[in-house]
Amino acid sequence: MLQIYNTLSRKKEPFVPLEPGKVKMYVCGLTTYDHCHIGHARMFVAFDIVVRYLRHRGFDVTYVRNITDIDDKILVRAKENGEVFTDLTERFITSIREDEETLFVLRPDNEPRATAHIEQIIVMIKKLISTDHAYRASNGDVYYAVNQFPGYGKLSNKNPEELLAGARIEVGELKRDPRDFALWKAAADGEVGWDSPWGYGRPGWHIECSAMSTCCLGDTFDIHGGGSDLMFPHHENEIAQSEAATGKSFARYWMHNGAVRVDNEKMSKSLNNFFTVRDVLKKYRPEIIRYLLVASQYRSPINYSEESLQNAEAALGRFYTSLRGLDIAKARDIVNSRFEKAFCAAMDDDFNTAVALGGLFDLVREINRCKETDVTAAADLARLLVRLGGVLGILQSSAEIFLQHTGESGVDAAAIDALIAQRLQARADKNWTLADEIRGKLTALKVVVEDGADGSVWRIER
RNA sequence: GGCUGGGUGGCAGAGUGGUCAUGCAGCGGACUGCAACUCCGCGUACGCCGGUUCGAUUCCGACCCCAGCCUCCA
Repeated sequence: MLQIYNTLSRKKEPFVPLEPGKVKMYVCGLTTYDHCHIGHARMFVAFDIVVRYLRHRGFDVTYVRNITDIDDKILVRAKENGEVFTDLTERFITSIREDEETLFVLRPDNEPRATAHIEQIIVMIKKLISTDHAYRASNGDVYYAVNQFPGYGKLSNKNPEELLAGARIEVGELKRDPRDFALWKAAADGEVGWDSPWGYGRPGWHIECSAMSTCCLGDTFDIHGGGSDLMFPHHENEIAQSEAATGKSFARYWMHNGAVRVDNEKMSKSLNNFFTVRDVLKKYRPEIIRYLLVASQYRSPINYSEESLQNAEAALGRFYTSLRGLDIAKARDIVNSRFEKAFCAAMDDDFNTAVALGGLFDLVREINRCKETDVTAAADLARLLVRLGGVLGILQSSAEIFLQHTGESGVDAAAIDALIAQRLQARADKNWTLADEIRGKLTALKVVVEDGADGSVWRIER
């Protein structure tokens, strides 16, 4: 039985989709005005694994993740650059997609853009106004009336009264209630905007997600995900908007991934302590980043550091060392083994990738034991390891490529092979001094030689 | 201040009322010409103080710390 921790109830619940066998899932994507950083990557990877595992379990998943391509930050940045805002967003949408692909993140089935859903946004706002859940202010802004929605605060467990007491007093008289938030922001003539019944303007951020999610998946759908920092106010507001507009319950399971931290602080744009995916990729291979993000349960905060990346590299090295030399293509599929059962049991428990990986290391040990006695059986197990690794989006590379990755060092594989051949001859001659001398040369190149029964193999020192 | 989630061995990171997480590092042994890889074995880890219990890291209570949200943020 698959259990999911539902933020709405603050406990793990058995997962029962609305329609048997089908899962409709919406995740809040990025505002596209910059390259994505490791924190964003965590969200991509966390929900990528949710999708992969649900599919592994046989669910027909429709995965929708939006693109916020209109926003004040976008407009500010475009103005700074002196470019049209759509040029800016197109550039970063491409950049982010490249990064995702690099990190083995599968493309969502649908990536709706806010600017392509202005109509639906307007329809939803109209509906909210007609039922007194929203009102037009004197300047053309439209605000959501929080006091008209009794369930406000149910996701983030906030008391509406306390929110009222703690709310900042807004300058001006536009809002009736300080908790109210903008659905539509009036824009001046020269600015980017769209015509609406309330005048020229732009949609607020929260209404975009309400409109796009219900537009793509229906009024009620199964899973809504996003970073934990979006729980309030963004997701709370989405619930208020959508449920008031449709009269139906909105998302049934709310999932929030934990933050990535740097020196015990959340990695974020505003703190300026972020590492972009492309920067990290200059030093570490994609799978290492992916592994780092998979090694912890998705709700736990993870600490980003050089050390944790090295740890990830070492762990992957253990996997690939085990896979090395085994012919997976010709191996048989092992179905429903104790390893797969353990893997699924871990993943069934709210996608516990950390425990699932622990089980895969048990499988590694079994493969290594098997290698000594029965290579065919070992290859079968290796095939299983690769298949289960695929559910986590890891171990899809060849062992040779992973272990012999020379990176920027400029080490020549042919030169290494030549040295190895020389050393093999020296060993055959029992000239240990020469053999060790050659190994010293290889060590200087950060190459580690491993002597086996039939020849020697090498890998890059980790 | 309110709400949420945490404090686990050298590091990372799961989990549990009483035999194991796991990975890296470390130690001992096997293998090896020596190594590496691998295998076998090892480590008085669970913030502090009480309580419940035959027994608590795990349940309950108090306390101390940390992070996140409450303002844009994945």
